[in-house]
Amino acid sequence: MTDTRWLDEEEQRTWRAFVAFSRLLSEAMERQLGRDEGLPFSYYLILAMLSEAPGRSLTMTELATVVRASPSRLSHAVNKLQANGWVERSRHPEDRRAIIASLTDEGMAVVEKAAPGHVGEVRRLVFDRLTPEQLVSFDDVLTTLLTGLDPDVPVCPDTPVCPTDAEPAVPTVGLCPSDAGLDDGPGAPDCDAA
Amino acid sequence: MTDTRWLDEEEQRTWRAFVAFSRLLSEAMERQLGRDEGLPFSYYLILAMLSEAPGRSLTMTELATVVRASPSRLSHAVNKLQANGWVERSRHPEDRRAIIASLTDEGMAVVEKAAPGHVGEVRRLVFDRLTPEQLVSFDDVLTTLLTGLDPDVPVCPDTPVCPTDAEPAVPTVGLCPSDAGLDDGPGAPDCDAA
DNA sequence: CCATCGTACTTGAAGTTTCAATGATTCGGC
DNA sequence: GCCGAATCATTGAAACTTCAAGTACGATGG
Repeated sequence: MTDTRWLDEEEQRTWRAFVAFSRLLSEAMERQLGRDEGLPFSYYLILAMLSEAPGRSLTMTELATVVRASPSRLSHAVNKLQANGWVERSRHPEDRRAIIASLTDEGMAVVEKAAPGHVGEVRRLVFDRLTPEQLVSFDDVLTTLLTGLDPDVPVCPDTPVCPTDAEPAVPTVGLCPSDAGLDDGPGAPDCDAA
Repeated sequence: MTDTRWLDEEEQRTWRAFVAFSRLLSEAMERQLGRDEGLPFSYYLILAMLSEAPGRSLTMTELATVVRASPSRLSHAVNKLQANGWVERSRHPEDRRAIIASLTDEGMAVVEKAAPGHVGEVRRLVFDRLTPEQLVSFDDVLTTLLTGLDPDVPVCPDTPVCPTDAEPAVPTVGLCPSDAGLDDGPGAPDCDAA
């Protein structure tokens, strides 16, 4: 146990850069959503994932999987979202253990309002700063590391971004502010308003 | 505001891969430290940064900066670490507003015991999986993105890893299990033991 | 000198996440 | 049909973080 292979200088620099970047970026996303929409990122993620699901609905277990939350954490979070009128619960018709969480129209309006600012921040802090070559390298490295970490992840099932309107080629999604008959919501972005 | 530039397919895939990887990795680090040492990562980081500081001591403000914690968060955390006997507080001789946090011998022993496993996990999950070319690309991308996010960060002041014994070329550090007269500590890895 | 402002740090309350325990339902085998 | 095991979900308490004051000290300017 005493033969630890410590990190060399470059590895250490890279590692510290990753930790710093990862942290600063997630804080930046949190700040942006908090400031502009009064939403924590984890709540936005839940709403966004529901908005992309068929029928805007998923079982609690499915939802927990896509947002990578523990069942307990999801349950607590959905309690709050439900209290805000953004999510509803209903029984699963075939498996009465399961509960289906569905995005309400109000919840959909919240996502649609929040998405552009969120995407803008991602673009500003990440993609606008990378050359096409860097983007390719970055994707390559992430794919390598991700498959090592969790072979179940098909390099896709995760975050809250929105595809182009002109690209129906993308499989999962149904989020974009284009494909929903939104009648300007009640505009209550405060997450804790009872 | 309706002219949002959504992410294209590749950008979206890369972004979701990053979010997934970042999350899975930090959870993996948290699990490893929790399982093997009974320490949350944020506490380990505090101890590790103190262990690298001159005199194993920093003011609370300095410490908060290097671990990127709010003053409040740090104060609460140091309360716990102090209760465990791993950190001590003392007054700053020249500025009596300031408080100096110092790593005790017991705290040093905890870091020295935890470091190898932590480094091993970093190596196993990250560096052992990248080719030298990928490592260079990764470092390049991270440096680019990091300077964009926070120009104050000199690509270094962050995480808890340890340099090689054979490399006194590294500036900051003083952590490695080699350079401290460790007389096997009381071996109490449980973080909440009073 | 002393009033004022800014810095260093702490505290208690509120919010979020984790942990362990529990209820309800389905599935597999006998 | 029924029992045990596994799955789906919730709950309350504990742990951690954040937020809003609040205390103490140092620095600035009249």
